[in-house]
This record gives sequence, C-alpha cells and structure tokens, in this order.
Amino acid sequence: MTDKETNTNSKFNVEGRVWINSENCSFTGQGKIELIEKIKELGSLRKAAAEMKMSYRQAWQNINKMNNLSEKPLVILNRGGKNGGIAIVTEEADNVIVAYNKLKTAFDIFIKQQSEILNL
Amino acid sequence: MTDKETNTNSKFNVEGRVWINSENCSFTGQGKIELIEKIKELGSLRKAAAEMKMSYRQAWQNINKMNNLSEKPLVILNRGGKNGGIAIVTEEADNVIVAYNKLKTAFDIFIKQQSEILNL
DNA sequence: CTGCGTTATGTTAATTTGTGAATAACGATA
DNA sequence: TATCGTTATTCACAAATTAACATAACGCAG
Repeated sequence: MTDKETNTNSKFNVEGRVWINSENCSFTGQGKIELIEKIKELGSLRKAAAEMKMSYRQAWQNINKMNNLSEKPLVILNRGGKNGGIAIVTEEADNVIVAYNKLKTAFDIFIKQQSEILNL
Repeated sequence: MTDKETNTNSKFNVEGRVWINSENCSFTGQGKIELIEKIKELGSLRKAAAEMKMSYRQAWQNINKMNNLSEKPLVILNRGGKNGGIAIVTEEADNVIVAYNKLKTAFDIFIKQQSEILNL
C-alpha cells in the first residue's frame, strides 16, 4: 500500500447516488426506502413523514407513485377507522427494501474503493 | 446462468450517478467533463457551450468554479486577441478527465452488474 | 350522530433554478 | 485607431420545483 496506489488524504473524494427505475421512471431511492421503513415502524404515513421532516403531501405522492409502478402495492393506506387510519407495509415492500439495501451496500463499497484509488 | 441469478427481462433496472467532490462542493460530473472536452476540441468556451446547448453563463460558471476549487486552473480563458479570445485546456484538466473517465467506466460496469442481479 | 385522527386532494405562496438579453472589457490585427 | 469575436458580468424575467395551507372524505368509538 503506497501513496501511488491510494489517495486517502486528497482534498478530492468520490460521491454518487443509485436508484431503481421502472421504465425510465424513478421507482425507488434512498429517501423512498427510508420512508417505507418509517411507515412500517410507525404504522402511519403522516407520522413517518413528520419524523423525516418531509411534507405529508410529498410522502403520499411518493408512496402513490411506487404503488402505481409496482404490480402489487407496497403500502396499503386505509383512512377512517379506529385511530383515524392506518398504513400497512406489504410483503412486496419488504422485497424492494431488501433489493435496494443490497444495492446500496455494494454501492457504498464501490464508492469507497473509487475514492481510495482516485488519482487527483 | 439461470433466471434465479439474473434478471435481464425485469421491468426494473438500476441507475445512478457519480461525481468528484472537493470539500463537500461538487467538483466534476458528467456535464462538466463533457464541457471541458468540448472546449479542448473547439478552443472556445462559447462554442463549446453552444454545442452542448448550455447557456454561456452556466458554462462559464462551471469552469470558473472548477478553476477555483483546483489548485491549478483547468481551463485558462483569455479574452481579446486574434480571434476575440481563446480557451486553453491545461494538463491539469487532462488529469481530471482521465481520473473521471476511469471512475465512469468502473461505474458503468457496476451499474450493469447490479441491474442484472436485481431481484425484483 | 358527533368527535377524532388519518388519508386524499386542491390551491396558492415561496423558493430555487435556469434563460435570455444587454453590454462592457479585451487585445491582436489590419 | 477601428474592427472583430470572444470572455466577463449584470439584470430582469421565466420556468420548474418545493413548501405551506386549507379542507374534504373516511369509518370506528363513544
């Protein structure tokens, strides 16, 4: 491991983003995955949005978009009822979360490697 | 190579972007690299911007930003003179282009691989 | 049937971002 | 000195994205 091969003290570093597309339309990204995870944790779209400091409207649009792009819905939103309503995360969403997290893990490693070999 | 391992006919695919940062400030990305390459080809910032259908203002700002973030300027802009002015791409810029293109090549491969193993 | 908290949706305001026009500065050349 | 095409910079406007607010719809509980 020589200075010729690595570059950990450079002022430059590599960054990037990854996401999953469905027919040229953004399906998931970091934010949407986190949103679903929060919904699963809290059982409420409104509470999840609040905790992420995201507007309820935007959160709803994100979920709605994903539900429409996927054959099976990822989050089932029911209004009215016992506590005013409930948001249920489906098994399909779990699959998406697993797939995205695998991608994200591999990507983080990729970025780290590329940042180290960056020759600037 | 079975259907369990690959996923080339899925309606989903992986996409992403990478760039090089300098102290939390975007240094280069695809667009800026292309801009520098065009300048090198045409010897003119204005012509390069026009060819990329980018406003001259934006192009100038991009180059100016990169020049300031780098110790040595990437593009030297001289006004006046024989043909009204000239834009010179430095050796430093060549190094940046090489570094970025290496990164981009590796990233394209990464994305292709991840798209193939995507399990959705 | 009333109250409650959530989902659903529209409207408007605010902020950011990009565009285009206009013009000054510049320096070799003729 | 006048010309030329480029770089440099400002200003006003447009477009697009985002934020904020308001309010209707819903269905269970009491």
